[in-house]
Amino acid sequence: MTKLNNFQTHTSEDIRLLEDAVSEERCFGKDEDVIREDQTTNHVYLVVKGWACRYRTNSLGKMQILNYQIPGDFCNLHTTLTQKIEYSIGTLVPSVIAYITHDKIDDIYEHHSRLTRSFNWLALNEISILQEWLINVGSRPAHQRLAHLLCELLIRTRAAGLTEDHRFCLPLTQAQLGESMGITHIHTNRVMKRLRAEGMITFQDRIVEVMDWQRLKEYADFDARYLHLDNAEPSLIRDL
Amino acid sequence: MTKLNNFQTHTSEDIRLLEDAVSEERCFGKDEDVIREDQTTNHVYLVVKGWACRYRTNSLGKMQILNYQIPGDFCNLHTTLTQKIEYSIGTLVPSVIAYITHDKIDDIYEHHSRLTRSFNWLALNEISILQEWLINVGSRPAHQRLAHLLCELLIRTRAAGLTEDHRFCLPLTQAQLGESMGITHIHTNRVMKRLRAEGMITFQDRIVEVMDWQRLKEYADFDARYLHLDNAEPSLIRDL
DNA sequence: CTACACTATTAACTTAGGTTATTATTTCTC
DNA sequence: GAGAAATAATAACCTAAGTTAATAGTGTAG
Repeated sequence: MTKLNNFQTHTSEDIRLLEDAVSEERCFGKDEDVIREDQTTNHVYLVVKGWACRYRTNSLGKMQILNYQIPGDFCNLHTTLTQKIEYSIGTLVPSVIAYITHDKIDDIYEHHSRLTRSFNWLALNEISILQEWLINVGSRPAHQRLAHLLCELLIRTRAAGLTEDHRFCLPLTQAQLGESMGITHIHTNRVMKRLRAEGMITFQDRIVEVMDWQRLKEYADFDARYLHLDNAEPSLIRDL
Repeated sequence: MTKLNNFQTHTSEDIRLLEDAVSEERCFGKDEDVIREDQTTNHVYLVVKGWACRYRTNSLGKMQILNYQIPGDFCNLHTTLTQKIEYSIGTLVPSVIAYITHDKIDDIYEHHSRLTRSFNWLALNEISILQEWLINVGSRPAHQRLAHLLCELLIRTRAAGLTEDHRFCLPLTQAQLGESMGITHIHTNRVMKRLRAEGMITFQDRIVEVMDWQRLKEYADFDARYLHLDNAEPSLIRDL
């Protein structure tokens, strides 16, 4: 709900409605799949705690990560109309996932226009982030891609209330970072070294600290508007 | 409407509703912008005739195409919640674009559940295609990217009723093809040559002919499910 | 506390794809 | 329909990023 409040304020009824829609909460360990590509489901998954990602593996085992989900993010809100799922959803750290059945979501779309608007906002964000990732992978050199990804994740973790300053926990291996940017883990390492050498970030024990936000932002050609946080608490995203 | 019927059948009321929602139809020449990034609008654009694309240009002038729109495709259905638009929409050939105001779309979301479902299906497709493009650019070598893109466009043009066999009109320059795959036009040319040399396609006078669909499909690692045509007229997509 | 398995780091070498440049072709424009 | 401007097609050369391999550090199951 923290997240949805970045779009519009919700009544206690909205909140209860969403909470009641959750049929179950399940705990997962690190690196477990919530669902595998080509399985069927009539649930939508919401990350309550932890980190998850949507990804696909091709016939040769090469993996492409499609988005990350942090607390408050739906993993597959857009799949309500189809049972078949075209990609896998996996956890990156031990996580708690809420299950919501398609009926409940349909019911909200049918009868609750305020929450419907919020869901549409989430769909808009999903598309915007995908577009930005496509731009990242399709048109930026590797060092900019990493810088851009780090900018996004800093803002998203802040907007989710996971951090308040310029450090955040990034529980990803360099291989996984590479799989979201279309580069190998070797090259991710090279590029990470470069960002560190330039004094823009540090990254130790899963903690990223952005030392020079302004410079990182420019370096990455980062423009936060695609995250649509115009209505968020200004304090959450101050200095950004 | 041809397109929406690939998802579910619509009543004459649905059809009238959509037609009435169109406030205006405008004609554009080749390579004209319908709207530029960072402009504001309260319209959603629907391609009636022609080809359009959504794209973004970075500060150095490098362009990334985010999707193509053929007749029946909305260019920006997901932007109903925001006036600011984060990318440009341009035509590739002389085109007719229908304008629908945000209110009309909101009204449909609020009162017409059948059309709302269809819009949600369009949003699902938008996300699926973006994901597939991200996978394309992020994890496939250039020759596979082109083959994959051609597979997608053949099926989409067929589903839109623009062609019935294995040829279709592709009104794109090699530069534009490259801009959708994250490669240069020089390399697009190299890779196109290779597909031709292998006897999979021909491409002359803007007409692509797929000579060996099975082989192209395998070569591209193409799986049409992401286009969600399960409910389409079987004849439209036979042999695919 | 040890052993095994990830993960990070770096080096050496290779290659897909980028850059620049040149010459046909088309395609617009006046 | 001549001239100008895109577009396509190739070649030669270069570089960002991939590949393979080796080492060191970290985490963790027993």
